[in-house]
Amino acid sequence: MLPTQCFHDVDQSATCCSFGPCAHEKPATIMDQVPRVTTRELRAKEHIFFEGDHKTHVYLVESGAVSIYKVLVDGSRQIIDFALPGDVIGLGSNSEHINSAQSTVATRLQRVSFDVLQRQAQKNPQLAMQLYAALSEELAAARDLLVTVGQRSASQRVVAFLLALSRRNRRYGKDPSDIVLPMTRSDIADFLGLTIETVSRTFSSLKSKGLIVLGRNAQVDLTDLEALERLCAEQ
Amino acid sequence: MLPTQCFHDVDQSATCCSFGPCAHEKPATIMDQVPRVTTRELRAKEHIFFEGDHKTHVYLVESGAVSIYKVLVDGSRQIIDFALPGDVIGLGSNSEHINSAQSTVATRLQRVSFDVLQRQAQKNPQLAMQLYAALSEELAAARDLLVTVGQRSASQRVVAFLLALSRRNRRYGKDPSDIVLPMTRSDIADFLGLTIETVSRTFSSLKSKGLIVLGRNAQVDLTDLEALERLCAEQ
DNA sequence: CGGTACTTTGATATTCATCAACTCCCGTGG
DNA sequence: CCACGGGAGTTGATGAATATCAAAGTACCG
Repeated sequence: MLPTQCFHDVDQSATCCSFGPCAHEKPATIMDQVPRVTTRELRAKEHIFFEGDHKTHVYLVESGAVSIYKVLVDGSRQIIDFALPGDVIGLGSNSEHINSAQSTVATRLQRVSFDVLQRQAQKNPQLAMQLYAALSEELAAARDLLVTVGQRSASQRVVAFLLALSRRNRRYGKDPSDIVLPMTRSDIADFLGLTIETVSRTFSSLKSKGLIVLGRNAQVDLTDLEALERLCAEQ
Repeated sequence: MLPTQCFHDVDQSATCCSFGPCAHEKPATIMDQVPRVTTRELRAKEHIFFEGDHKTHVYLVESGAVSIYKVLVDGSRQIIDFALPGDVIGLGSNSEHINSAQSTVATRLQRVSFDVLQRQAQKNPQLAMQLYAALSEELAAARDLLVTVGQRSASQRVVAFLLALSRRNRRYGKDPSDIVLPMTRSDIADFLGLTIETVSRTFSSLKSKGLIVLGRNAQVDLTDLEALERLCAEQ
C-alpha cells in the first residue's frame, strides 16, 4: 500500500461523513523503486498538466497542494481531488491525462518518468500491485466525494471537508483540531459542488455557532470536533 | 484493456456531457485468465455483497444490471455505478468490499475467486496491468459522474444519463436512439443525486418537448439526439 | 501606499426537495 | 374473469436550500 492523491480519507464503512481513517503510512514507496527522480518547484496556480496532455511523468507532492480537476464546456470546474504532501499524482494506465492539475499554493514536486514506471511495473509484479492498490484508494476517495456531493447539504459538505483535513492531521501526528486550508474558497467550492458565497456563509455560520475559529493564514481551529462530527452525520 | 463497471463512457476530453466514447472492445479478458468460473442467477433487487463484507469473488455481469452503491447513516443512498452486461464488479485490492452491490433487475453473473485472481496477478504482470487498466477506467467513470453531479442541473444530469446509455448502445452495435432502462426511477435518482419526482418530471418535460418518447417496458426512444447533446452541453 | 485578488455579507431569484394525491401496471387470488 | 393490492410512476402545490447578483470589506504584494 502507498499514498495516493487520497486527499480525504477513505472510509471503508461509510460512517459519519463518508470520510474515514486512511491506513497508509509508508510514504512514497513508488518513488523509491524508480530511478532518476527529479524535483520541480511551482508558484501558486501554475499548471502541472492539462487534460489530454501526453502523460510524461508521475508526481509526488513534497509540499504545498495541487488541485486535480475537470472543466466543462461552459467553463465550470469540478475539482476531483486535492493532492497534499505525500500524495501521488498522475497514476492510471492511460497515456494521456484525463484531468488537469494545478498548484493551489506554492508547491514542490518530485517526478519520475511515466514510461520508466510503466516498464518497471511490467517487470516487477510487486510494483504493479502497489500501483493497483494506490489506484484503488484513489477510486475509493473519488466515490466518497461523490457520496458527499450527491447526498449531503451544503453545511455537511463543508464540515466533511474540514473533518477530512482534521483526520489527515491526526494521521500525520499533527493537531487534529488545528488545520490549514492550502486553497481558496473558490477551490473549496469547486471541490464540493457549491458556490464561493455558500462556502463562505457556511464558514461564518460555523464560526457564529462556536464550532470553528478562523485564524490568520488560512488557519482554522476546530474547537468542537464532536459537534462537527454530529453535524456531519445527522438528519 | 478490459471492460469494467464503466457504465457511462469515459470521456477523455470532458466535452459535452462528461460522458464520451469508451474504447474497450475485448470482453472479459480477466475472466479468461482465471480457472473455475462459476455462474450465479439473481432475481431483481437481490444483494451480491454489502459494504464491509469480506471479498470472496470478482463478478462479470452477463445479463441484467447491478447497482453499486453506498448508504449514509441517515439511510440515503448514492449509486456509484451501474454495472451492465460486460462490466466487472468487485475489483480493487481491498480485502473487504467498500460498497454494496444489488441487482436492479433479473441478472446473471459469472464469478471467479478473488484470492485466485490476486495470486494470478502476482505471478502474471500482464494480468496485473490489465487489472490496473480496468481500475483506471472505473476511476475515470467515477470522476465523470462526480463532475455531472457536482456541476450540472437536474435536466442536464438526466440527459447525460440517457446519452451515456445511447453511446453504450452504439459501442455494442445497437441502435443509439433506442435505449432500455434496466432500473427504476428511484435507482436513477440515487445515481444522479436527485429525487424520484425530479427525475420523473424531467422525463415528462423531455417528452413534451419531443426529445424522447417513453415506450413500454422501460424503453426510451431518443428522437432528437442532437438536441439532447445540446441541452446537455449548453449554458 | 495602492491595487488586485480574495472574502464576506446582503437582497433576491431559482431550482429542486418535500408532501400529498392520484394513476397505471401487473400479479394474485377469490 | 374480475376484484384487490402493492409497487412504480406521474403530477400538483408549497417551501426550503442554494445560486445569483451586487457591494463592501480585507489581506496581500508590488
